[in-house]
Amino acid sequence: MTRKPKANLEDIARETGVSKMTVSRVLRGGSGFSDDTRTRVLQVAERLGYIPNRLAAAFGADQASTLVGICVPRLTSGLFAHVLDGVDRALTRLGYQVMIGCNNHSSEDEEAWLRQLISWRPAGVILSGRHHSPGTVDLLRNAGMPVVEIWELTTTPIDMAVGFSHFDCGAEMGQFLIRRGRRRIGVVGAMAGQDEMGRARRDGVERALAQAGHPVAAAELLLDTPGFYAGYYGLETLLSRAPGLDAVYFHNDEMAIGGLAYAQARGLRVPEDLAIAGWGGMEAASVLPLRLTTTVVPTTAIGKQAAEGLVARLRGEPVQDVVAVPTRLVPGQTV
Amino acid sequence: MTRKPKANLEDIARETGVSKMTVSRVLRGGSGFSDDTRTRVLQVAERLGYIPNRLAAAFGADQASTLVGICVPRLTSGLFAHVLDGVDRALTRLGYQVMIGCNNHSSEDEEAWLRQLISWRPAGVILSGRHHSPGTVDLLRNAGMPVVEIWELTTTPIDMAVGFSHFDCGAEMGQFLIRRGRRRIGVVGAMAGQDEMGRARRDGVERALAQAGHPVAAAELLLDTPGFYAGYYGLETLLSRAPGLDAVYFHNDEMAIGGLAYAQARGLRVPEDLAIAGWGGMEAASVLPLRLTTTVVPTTAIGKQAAEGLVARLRGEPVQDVVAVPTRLVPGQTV
DNA sequence: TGCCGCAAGTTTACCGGTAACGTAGCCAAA
DNA sequence: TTTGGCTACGTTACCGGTAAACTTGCGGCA
Repeated sequence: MTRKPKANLEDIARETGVSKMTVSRVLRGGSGFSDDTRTRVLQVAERLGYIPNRLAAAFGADQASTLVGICVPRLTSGLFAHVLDGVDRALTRLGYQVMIGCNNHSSEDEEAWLRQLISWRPAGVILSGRHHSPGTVDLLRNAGMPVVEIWELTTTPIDMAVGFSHFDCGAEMGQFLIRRGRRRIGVVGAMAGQDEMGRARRDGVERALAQAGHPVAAAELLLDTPGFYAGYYGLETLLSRAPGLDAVYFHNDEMAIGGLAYAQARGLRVPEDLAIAGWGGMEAASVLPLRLTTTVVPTTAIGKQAAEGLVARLRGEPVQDVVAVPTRLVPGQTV
Repeated sequence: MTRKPKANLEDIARETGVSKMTVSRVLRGGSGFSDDTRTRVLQVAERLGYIPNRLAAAFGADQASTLVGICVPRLTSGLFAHVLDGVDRALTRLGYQVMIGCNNHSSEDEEAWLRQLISWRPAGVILSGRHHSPGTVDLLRNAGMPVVEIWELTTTPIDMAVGFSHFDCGAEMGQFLIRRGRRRIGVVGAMAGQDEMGRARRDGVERALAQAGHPVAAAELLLDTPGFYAGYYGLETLLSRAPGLDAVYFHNDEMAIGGLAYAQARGLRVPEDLAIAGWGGMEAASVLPLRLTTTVVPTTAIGKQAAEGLVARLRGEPVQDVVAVPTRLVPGQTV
């Protein structure tokens, strides 16, 4: 194993007969050299198979990093995968590299990851959610780099924020269920006590229903990660405890689809006997035999805007601190 | 914006009254210092909020990088999300950081990403697939770092490989369909000409069917990314061209579920009129009203093993070059 | 008493790139 | 002829950590 790539600036300089600095300027596309020099340097670089050393660049000139970190609650969620994709595409296009992290809905994990990230002296960081440990906030304030908080909106961002209100998503769906004549409405949640944003949606639906005079009839709060199984068994448990519900609001679409599967397995007619509402807008939701009633979230756009905002700030361009992206309640066939 | 974290080794050294080098040894947990010195150094480091500079460490001692790159074909695929999760968990636990990339099923994109990655002088890299551009192979050979090729198995890895045979997946499902009495079998593919591994599965099923004397009756090869919609419309197109099929093998589970939705929308009985087979083993497949017949792939395990193999090699431990992970054909209710 | 060996440090020399600054050569305007 | 400005470079210092070599103090032992 021959560590260390063969060529560095000095090798090119020696071979070309100019100084290191001239080579550096040519390769970074600056100015202060003749066309002839440029051509010769590029030829030699090509011939020696030169690969720049960003480690040295970022280290020496301590503002030149092109590294951006992004931390999401779970990597296996389809929604966050799209956020990640939006971030990655935008940053790649702009010449940045992406370091990922997963906080498992835990502030401590987030802080631990952030500490590792900062040890690489990145150009900026994208976090999910608006609740962070005091240590995290401290680290970020001292690091003095752009920070974008995504997913859940906050009006007082550490630096910038791109997202929407989970509470409003829940409230809107609650009002919708009421308008459609539902009165005995249940809720199936997941990751009890861990997912702040899922809780915000439940709070939203609770508030809306209470205000309409038909408070939540029953709630089943699972500890599991929100998946199809959890939705299936969550609804089973909920209905066994509270038969006669006429609607259920699920933590997300995956669980709602699982719930739908259970309802059908039990011979319940959807939406006549039971209405089912999800959240998130996963693609599967719209090709089911029954199109799911859900709230569509612009995942990729959030990632893209977070990345672009971060880079704009790095470049000193004017940036909007808080960007609210619109979510859309899509009435399907399950309510 | 106050770039640059406050404290470095020298600050701690000055404050503690020892040399930089002693501080370095204490913080990295070496030896050659008294307990008293250790305690004082740690206290001062804590007080000054010291955060190590991995940039400097990796730069100065060019084997100290804890950066690992992983490149997958698509970030939005549920399967790769699980691979990524497996990689991330394992590497985080082992003290490494993860840089991601997405090659969009294109060798050029992969090479471009790899070039960026190498400019960070990473400790190792994980790539998907076994087909790479000559430039990629060159870069990897010169970089002299561990390389793991995942997902599609190869017997001649650049360095290491963890995966399975896509061809065999297809062949196994082909034989299964034949055993279940299917004779007019169609195929719906996606990402025509781009996804080598999807093609390998199609090749596998074709071979199996041909050997059984009932070659593929019709194939619809879409250009789209493999999702629910593509499955829905892919089956529609296929059946309009080749009515009377009694089974269809889909590119993956998402498409199979889309196809299932179409079949039900058309009033086709599954599996009586039409059998549907998927590939991948997404969770949704097993809670549908009809459990999907599919091949389950150990995604997370692949990521985990790739990461652990890479680190083992970095540590100079003995490693198995080629690890074949088992896939499992799960007979559901759709065949 | 003198020597040895070890623990506990210190000193020095880098790593590869970039910023800041220096300078030689040339041309044009004064 | 001098001066000033510009182009096209060269030189130096430095970033923060680490490896390796070197030093110092001290206890043990012949």
